[in-house]
Amino acid sequence: MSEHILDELSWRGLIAQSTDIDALRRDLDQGPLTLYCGFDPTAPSLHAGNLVPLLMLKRFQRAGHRPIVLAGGATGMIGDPRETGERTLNTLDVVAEWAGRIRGQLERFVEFDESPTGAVVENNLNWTGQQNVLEFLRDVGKHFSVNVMLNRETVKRRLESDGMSYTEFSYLLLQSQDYLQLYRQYGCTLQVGGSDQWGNLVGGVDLIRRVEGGSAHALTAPLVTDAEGRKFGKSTGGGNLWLDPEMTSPYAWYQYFVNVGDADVIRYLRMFTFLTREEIDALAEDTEQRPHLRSAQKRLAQEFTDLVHGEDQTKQVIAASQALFGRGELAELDAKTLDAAMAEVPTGKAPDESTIVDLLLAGGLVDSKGAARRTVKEGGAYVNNVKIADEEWKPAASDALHGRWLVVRKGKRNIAGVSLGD
RNA sequence: GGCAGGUUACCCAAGCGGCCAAAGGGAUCUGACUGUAAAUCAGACGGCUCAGCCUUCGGGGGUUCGAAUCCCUCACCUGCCA
Repeated sequence: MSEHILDELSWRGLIAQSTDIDALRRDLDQGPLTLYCGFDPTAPSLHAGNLVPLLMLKRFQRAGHRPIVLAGGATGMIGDPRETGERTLNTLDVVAEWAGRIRGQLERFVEFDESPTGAVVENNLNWTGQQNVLEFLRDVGKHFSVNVMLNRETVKRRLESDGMSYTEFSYLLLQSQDYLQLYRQYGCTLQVGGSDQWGNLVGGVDLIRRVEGGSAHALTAPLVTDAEGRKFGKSTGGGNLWLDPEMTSPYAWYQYFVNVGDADVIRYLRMFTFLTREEIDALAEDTEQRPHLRSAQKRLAQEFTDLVHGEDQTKQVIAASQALFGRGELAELDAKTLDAAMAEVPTGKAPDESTIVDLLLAGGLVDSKGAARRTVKEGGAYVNNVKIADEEWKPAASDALHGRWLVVRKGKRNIAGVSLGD
């Protein structure tokens, strides 16, 4: 007999807040329950942080419940208030395009079939797009107390700093209405989300009670941060780790997770993989006894890349990583392995007669020649694993591995392939 | 509509006529130590044909030998008042 879904979520560290956990447990035990989570199109792709609630839906589905993934085509046009700063509104076209892309990504994480637990995909624009204002204000707005809304943490903070538009202030009503709509249409009685969504989730729970006299649940996952307290999924460059392989390559994705700190890796394994308790405990043990092997990091990166980019991609990315970070000589790699590795890392072309400075720039490892010179000066520039200390250094034709590639590296782990000739 | 305050590099934030490519912090990058980890220490951090030069301090226009700093104007933001 498998573990109760709530107990599993709990040991994985995925439960932050819930309305009434005992009532929820009872309802879950009654049979398939329908739950949902919404994702706003604030960018052309989901990012790593979105995976927490998304995987939560998947876990519930595996436990015999029906997930609804909701693309926020309507809410994305309004913007959930952030801690600081009003959002810039995107055009309708842009939001629609992003919503479409995100919907496509969401679909990959849940199973669709005709069974009672088959997933549903929705877009809140379907019921909000044609709604008229008076109807909205009377049917939805009337149930919200401004007094209560003003007491929300985010709103208070914004009022103390740079203020907030009516547009963002009303976001809560839209999301609450979504929950009500899904409650009516699908009998959805659980909404999940990140802990920053708590207020929005509870708004919906209240609305359902007031309008329908129904009882619905809210459950949030903690905001995932690393040991430093930084938000999860920010890549080392400061930007987001995107699910879209065009925006964050599978190689970069894999590398990010291989580099996760010891202090975080076990927690991440619990949160982001489907590995069992035993498997994770074994990896924790390994990390403690033999940290230099980084087996937990490697497993995390593998599972994570698998989940997002599929097995084939993962194999290629691992092979490339081994080739580039392995102990062996780059020059000894056969042409096929090298080509495969180069297919995973950023690449560029540089004219013949290029100096090391040009190569760093061509490989996209630096933003300017000045930065490239600095790198050389600081002793962080390598070609084919050989440190280059002279800014004027130029590669010889024989340096091109298999007549083609220069493996240019900045620092320990930023690698690019550069080919010569125009 | 009126009055007051604000808009500085990736972010926060000093500067208030020359010594300003612009303090400080954060983020980031590199080096040392390591384990493609963390912590720590050191350095870097607008661009370039780099001991010099060029372009920046919301936009435009002025004053001045000289402006991020003064004046005018436009835009946007915040607050108070109507």
